[in-house]
Amino acid sequence: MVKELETDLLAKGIRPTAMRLLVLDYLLKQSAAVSLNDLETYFLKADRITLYRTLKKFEDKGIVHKIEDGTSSVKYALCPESCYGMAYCDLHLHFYCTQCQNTFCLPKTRIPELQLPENYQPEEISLTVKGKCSNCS
Amino acid sequence: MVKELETDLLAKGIRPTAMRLLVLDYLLKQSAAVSLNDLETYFLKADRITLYRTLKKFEDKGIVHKIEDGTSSVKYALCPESCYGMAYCDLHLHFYCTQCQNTFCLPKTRIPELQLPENYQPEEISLTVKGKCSNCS
DNA sequence: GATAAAATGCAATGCAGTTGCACATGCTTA
DNA sequence: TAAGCATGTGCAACTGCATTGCATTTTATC
Ligand SMILES: [Mn+2]
Ligand SMILES: [Mn+2]
Ligand SMILES: [Zn+2]
Ligand SMILES: [Zn+2]
Repeated sequence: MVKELETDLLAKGIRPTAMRLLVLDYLLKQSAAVSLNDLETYFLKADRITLYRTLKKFEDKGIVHKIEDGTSSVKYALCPESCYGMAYCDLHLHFYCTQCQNTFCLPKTRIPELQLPENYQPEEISLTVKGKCSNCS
Repeated sequence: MVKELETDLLAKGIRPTAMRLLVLDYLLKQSAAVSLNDLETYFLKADRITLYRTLKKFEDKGIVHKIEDGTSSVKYALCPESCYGMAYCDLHLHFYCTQCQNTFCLPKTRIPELQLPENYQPEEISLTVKGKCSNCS
């Protein structure tokens, strides 16, 4: 329902333009994280920069989080519902499959407590595993 | 002692050219990981590409490991002695300090066992923490 | 509908990484 | 030692991805 997507965006302070609704709809349907290139490939008629800025806006407003999976391109995935303050949104593991080259959020695998050396003050944690995903193993 | 550095390189199957010895010496003196740009800045007269290929060769031969710390540029740091098979060389935490912008290997903080969902087969793990290092906190 | 704010499209730029190729240097071995 | 081959180096050019400027269009508000 487009109405729902509209209110989703409005609730986060994002003007629900046509392009943004399409991108949000697309994101909702993905099981893997999405790169700008993925969007370009899917929305052939759309302008690359608009897609870029759409992702950026979504990230700023906390509806997606950025994933650096060690490949050359940044990925994005929708934040889980629980992610309000958006400070610890991506405090979960990301898995990059070397076979199908998809990147997955694995929110069920929480990042364990870390014992840092004295005086190191953590602010952000990123845990990325490469390997074979459940489809490819 | 240059002789020592030479044998170090030879032992890993790397021809000890002048540039390589200088780079190795430089790496040995660093406490933080090093980017290509760092090398360029330090070795003003050296050719960028030669430095690039030096790092690449060092990585291939297992004397440095690559660190993707979430910044725009890849860093390199010497592998610990223990790193023979070089498969699990960088199985330790990397810390990027948002203040001094240095990246540190924290080999004492081992990466904990992870409970991945069924059928996910890990091959490589990268754990990066951003925050304030011991000098800056 | 007039107005201001925000989004879009196109072009251009920046930057890190990478490659090709000609030349230089070092190693091998006859 | 000299020739011949393998490897390293320097310069130029190119790639991919991210990012910005600016004129135009669309949207929200009055
Ligand atoms: Mn995620
Ligand atoms: Mn390290
Ligand atoms: Zn896969
Ligand atoms: Zn610091």
